[in-house]
Amino acid sequence: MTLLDSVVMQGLGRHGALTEEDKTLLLGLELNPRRVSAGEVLWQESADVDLFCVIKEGWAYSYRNLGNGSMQILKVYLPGDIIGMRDFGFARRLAGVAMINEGVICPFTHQQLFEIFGCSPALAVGLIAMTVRQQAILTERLVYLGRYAAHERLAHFLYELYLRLKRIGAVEDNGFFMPLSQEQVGDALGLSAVHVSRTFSMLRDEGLVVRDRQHVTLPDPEALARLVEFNDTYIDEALPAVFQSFT
Amino acid sequence: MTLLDSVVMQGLGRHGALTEEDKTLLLGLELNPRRVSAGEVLWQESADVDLFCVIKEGWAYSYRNLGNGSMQILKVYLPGDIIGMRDFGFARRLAGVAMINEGVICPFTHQQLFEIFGCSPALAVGLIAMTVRQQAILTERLVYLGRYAAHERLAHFLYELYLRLKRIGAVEDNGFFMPLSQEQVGDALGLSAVHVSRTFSMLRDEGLVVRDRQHVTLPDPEALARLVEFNDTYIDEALPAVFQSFT
DNA sequence: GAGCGTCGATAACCTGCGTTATGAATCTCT
DNA sequence: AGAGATTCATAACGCAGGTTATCGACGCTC
Repeated sequence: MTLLDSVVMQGLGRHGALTEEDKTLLLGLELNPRRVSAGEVLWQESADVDLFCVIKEGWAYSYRNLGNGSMQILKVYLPGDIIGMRDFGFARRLAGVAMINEGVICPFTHQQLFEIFGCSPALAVGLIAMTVRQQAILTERLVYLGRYAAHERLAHFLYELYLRLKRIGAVEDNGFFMPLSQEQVGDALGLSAVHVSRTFSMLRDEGLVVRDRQHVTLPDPEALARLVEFNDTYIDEALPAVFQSFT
Repeated sequence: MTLLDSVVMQGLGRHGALTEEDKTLLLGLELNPRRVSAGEVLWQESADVDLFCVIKEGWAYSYRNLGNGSMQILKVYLPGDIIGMRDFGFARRLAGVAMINEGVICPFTHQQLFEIFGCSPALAVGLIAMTVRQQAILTERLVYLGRYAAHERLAHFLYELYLRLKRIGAVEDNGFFMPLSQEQVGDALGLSAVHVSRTFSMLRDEGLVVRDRQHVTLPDPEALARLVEFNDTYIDEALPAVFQSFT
């Protein structure tokens, strides 16, 4: 899973917007792969912002540790995602990032990012669009935290993962690998681990979600989508036409 | 309140990063002021993304109307803020925007934005930083929705407004004008209007917040900040050093 | 394969917040 | 200035979800 395979860049590629030079620049972000272990912290909250990363393998999450002892997971990152763009424009990290399972990441610097911005308007637009898209996912989570009940939050969370994993070819027979513990799911959804367990049981009893250890299957994804009224424009939609004249 | 007075741009100006041409470009975003009335919807969810806006006067909010009949307010915009950047990179609006009270807005187009990106790296960085900053505010709200109780959410919300208003000179004697109804505050914080009322009473009884109709006073802002462990780096922090060599 | 730590299921209990309702105060329109 | 519409405060009641606790099932390591 390289950045070139990622969704936004594929979109740009389809429109013929990417030159060979663009592709070279993009691959330049992935020259320094590093193997990381499960649970490894890539950076802490408030650390200096020096690097960004492409995830090649494994899952990660960004998080905030709170004064009251709890943790809020902000976002789960999958292979092909860029980590750290949230902090672009800040001197210090607004959130920590840790690996969920083991994987491979490719760090790159501010300088590389600036170089891309300077050399390739098409890539600049692509990177910005990618960042905005990640924010859209965050916004969707905010809506769910604010206004939906536990079973809707969990259903939405699983369905979102399902869609994102499907795009990168990580779904088989409506099932996928899901390395998060229920405690971590709770930290992402603003629920206690106990209630996540209860809610999983509920969804199982309704035939919407089957879970076996770290493997989740959605027997009827469409039924789940209906339950959460999933709005998938923010995940799948192409760049608007106006960008094509620009790039 | 013009964009030039806004915080990020002031930051850039202080570093001497803005040329006269930059300033002209920036003022070009504010050539078409339009008076808007209280409650006026600037655009609906799913509408085509054609315009962005600078708010010159008045408050606005972005929101999502949900299937279950409730509404989630995503963000409150104050004078000097840019509205709509959230949708940059999408063909359709991810959220509606409406005015809270009457005011003046200055719409501008994609084309103007592209022109700025093309002509002035300094402004491009400033705009991106501004967008990222708005997203940081959203993230902070997400954390509070997920992991804090009603009184903490409200205290945080008020203190954030206090800081943002102070920066634009709209705070006097620790008090400020706050045109949101309790129902709207509830929609922002994921609470019912009734509970917002209860919580206001609670904060009043503790001497932390005085409210008289649309006027809010924080007798002891520092005490409030301590209550919410307010992390203000995301509001006030300057651009990191690496940007200064770039711009 | 014994021992230990993590993870998840389920139960019992409690509370913060939603819901509904009522009345008072304030705003708006004519 | 009167009528209707908003907005807000407060109370009564119920429930979703937090908390604590217990137990079984899997993973580790030696």
